[in-house]
Amino acid sequence: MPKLVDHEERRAHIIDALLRSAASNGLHSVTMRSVAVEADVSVRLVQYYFDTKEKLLLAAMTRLATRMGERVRHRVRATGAGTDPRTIVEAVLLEAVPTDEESRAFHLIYTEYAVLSVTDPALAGQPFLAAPDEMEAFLVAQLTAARRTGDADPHLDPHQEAVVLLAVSAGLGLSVLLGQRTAHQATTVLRYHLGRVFPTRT
Amino acid sequence: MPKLVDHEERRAHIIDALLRSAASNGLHSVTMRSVAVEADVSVRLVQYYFDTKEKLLLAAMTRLATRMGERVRHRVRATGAGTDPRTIVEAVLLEAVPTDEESRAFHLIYTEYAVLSVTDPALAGQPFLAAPDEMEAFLVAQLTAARRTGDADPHLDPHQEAVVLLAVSAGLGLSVLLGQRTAHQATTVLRYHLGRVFPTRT
DNA sequence: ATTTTGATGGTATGTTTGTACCATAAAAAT
DNA sequence: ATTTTTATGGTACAAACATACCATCAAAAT
Repeated sequence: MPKLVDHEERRAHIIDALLRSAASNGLHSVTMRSVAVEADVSVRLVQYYFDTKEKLLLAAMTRLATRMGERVRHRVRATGAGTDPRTIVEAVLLEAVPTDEESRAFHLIYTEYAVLSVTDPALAGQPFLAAPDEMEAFLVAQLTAARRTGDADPHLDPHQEAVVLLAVSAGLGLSVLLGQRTAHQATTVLRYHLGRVFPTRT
Repeated sequence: MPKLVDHEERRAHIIDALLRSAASNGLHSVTMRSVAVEADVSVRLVQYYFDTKEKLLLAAMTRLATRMGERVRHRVRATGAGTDPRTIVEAVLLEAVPTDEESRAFHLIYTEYAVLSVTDPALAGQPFLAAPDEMEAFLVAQLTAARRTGDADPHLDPHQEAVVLLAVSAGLGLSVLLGQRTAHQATTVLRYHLGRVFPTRT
């Protein structure tokens, strides 16, 4: 048989093509043909590696969820070890605010998937449940630590506050995607709010 | 000619059918046929009153935006005149949290439209820009008033805080739609956050 | 009474989409 | 050397869709 190809690499190549295709015209306009063209392969090959469109969409969604985790972890690492909680929390939450074109495309598709998964039974469930829970636990830990050291307002409830932070982050990110605010405005507002959660000691 | 029908009524009837159809299977699954069936009219009639699918979708979106305004205004009125700012603000923001099935369907379609309008040039622009700006101005006014009377923390910036409130509201509403939280949890968190914006005087 | 016009039904058509089917070259396994 | 696999291309096909077209009936206008 020919070349004996690396399946995972091929699949990744095709999924990336799907994501590019979705980025420019929306997830709803993704078709077997558009993916094939973007990946520069025949439609038959897309079938060969993913069988059905449903499976292809699901694989892309899984990849997206994985990438989201990597992005957040990358932000955390980039702040360096032993950074104060406020800086870490800020870094994590700012991930939801799309700045450059790349991050805008990423978050747009992610959001389209999230909304689609509400009505599409084939996409229902899995990967959107784990990530937020992890994030929440992480934020609770950071807030609890900050409260102990006096960096955070002792009156705040770490758990409730973590949920608020996630909501603010998601809400601001969405508003930027919808063109209601600029990334800069969203960033400023998020920083303002963090200023109230982590007050400057007097 | 026959009956000489009220066009606006017919259009409203068909749009409602579209919204019901979108509620059960998602906006992406809405088709001329599905709308016609749901409205119990022929496909030809849907064409007759809306010409093209694009115009139909646009009309439904406009109606949705209008209804959103009505919903919020209704909430404000329901609290009665001369209510304290915190109660009014709470009422307005809780509108974004879907509780019953009706409100869930409404917000789901609204969100689907919002996301779709990012990539679909036919839907781009108009009705999603006015509403948030109005809301923002309203919240700023309420916060400013509350700060003057001492009901709200004097340190807060009314404008930034208004944006935070909108983001929290939208973020929580979205998380409920996605099934990450229950409406009850979202309500509790929103109330908690309002408790920090409007502290109980000591 | 006749002509126009508004409301509606049915059907045809061209396009797009997902998927199934047939074919083949080439490397591996025997 | 022959026989399997494996990767790939091309094409065919049925379904669904939006829309255009043709037809009709009845009320209004004349």
